Amino acid sequence: MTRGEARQQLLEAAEELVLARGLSAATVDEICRLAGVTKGAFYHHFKSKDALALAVLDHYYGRVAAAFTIASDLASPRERLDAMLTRAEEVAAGPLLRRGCLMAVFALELAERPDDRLRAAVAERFDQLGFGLETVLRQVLREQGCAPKPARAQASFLARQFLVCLEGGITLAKAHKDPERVVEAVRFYRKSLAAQLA
Amino acid sequence: MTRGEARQQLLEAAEELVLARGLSAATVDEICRLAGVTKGAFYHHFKSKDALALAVLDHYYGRVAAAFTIASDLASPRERLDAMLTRAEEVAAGPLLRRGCLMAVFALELAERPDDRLRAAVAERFDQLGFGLETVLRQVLREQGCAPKPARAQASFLARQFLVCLEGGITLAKAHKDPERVVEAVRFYRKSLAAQLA
DNA sequence: CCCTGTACATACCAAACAGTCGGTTTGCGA
DNA sequence: TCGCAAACCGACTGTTTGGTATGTACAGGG
Repeated sequence: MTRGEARQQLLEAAEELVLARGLSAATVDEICRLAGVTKGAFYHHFKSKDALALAVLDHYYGRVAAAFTIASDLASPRERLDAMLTRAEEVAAGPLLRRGCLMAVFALELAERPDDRLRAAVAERFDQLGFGLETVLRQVLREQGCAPKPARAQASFLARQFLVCLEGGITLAKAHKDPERVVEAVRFYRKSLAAQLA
Repeated sequence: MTRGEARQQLLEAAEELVLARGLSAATVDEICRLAGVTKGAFYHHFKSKDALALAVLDHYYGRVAAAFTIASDLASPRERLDAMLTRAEEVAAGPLLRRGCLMAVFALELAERPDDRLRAAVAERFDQLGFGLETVLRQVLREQGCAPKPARAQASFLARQFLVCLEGGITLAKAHKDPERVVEAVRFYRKSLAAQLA
């Protein structure tokens, strides 16, 4: 443990423990122990446990958003959509989501706090996560014209349902200790999308 | 507060607090306070906080399962399937799921406990909840024959995806404080099912 | 009317909790 | 080489935690 990396260690330890037990069950002492750092270091870098939680949310979201991002140099919207869904399946099968989704944990645990800044931050991240897909979906829907609904609303709706399937899959994967459920859920979304776009 | 109803009061208080803050943040003292009862009553009826959690799970699941159940005297499998999905939309819009899903809270919070009896109980309830739908789906798939996959596996897959959409919808509803997301998710599932059955 | 078990209440405990504070180490510019 | 701020340490505090020990009110059978 060299000087200067305590903050990073704390973020990683906190992420792991929050995913394993939830936010309120992940104690400051335990986070410090896992990070190999003392309480002094903790409260030097974060003014409270809530501040740490917000930082962990950023840290986690950054990696998830990066994992879902694809190179944007593909010609047609349909190709981009296809690439995004393929990537999504890979992410679902990969190690990043195997322990669950930190945003989901926060969402369920912080739903009715008096101060809901953390909850609002989570909601914002969810929106951001769906925005890339929504954009591509809008282009695809516009391209094929003949929309029963306006493309804008329909794209927004379908993008939200991707997050629904992803988070639902993660929840059931955790309940059953079966990470394959996430992949299954993403594949279901892909099929549904194909059917509803055709 | 008359004698004999402390247990029921404790179950209801615990359900409310767990849905609001999660299991570990819902303290025994607070549960007792909300139930209008003392610690003595708590530990008279439940030998530990975990025992209460299991009882709350039963209490909650019973009501959810009842809400999703339909009269089974409808003639054709397709009619039954349709009735189930209509009912599902009603439940999604109703008060029962407005505060979230207790099973999802448990699943995320108890995922990596050394003793995973509670987690296993949650997984079992999820399976039970999907079983009714799975049965009807199998009949519908058999009826229309010409399956690309065996009807058994396909019905099981599609029934799981209902729970995926339901729980995913609930998670995002909590994150955004927008109960309508649950209804949206169930409607998405219904459309997807219609597309993939046709 | 008394006796007994169930249904609670009250006071308490050790451990764990988030957060604090005075002190020590260390990198680094002057 | 010195000075100083940032990084980090670890003992401490007041409160809260799940759980217990002991007592009491009361319904119902004899």
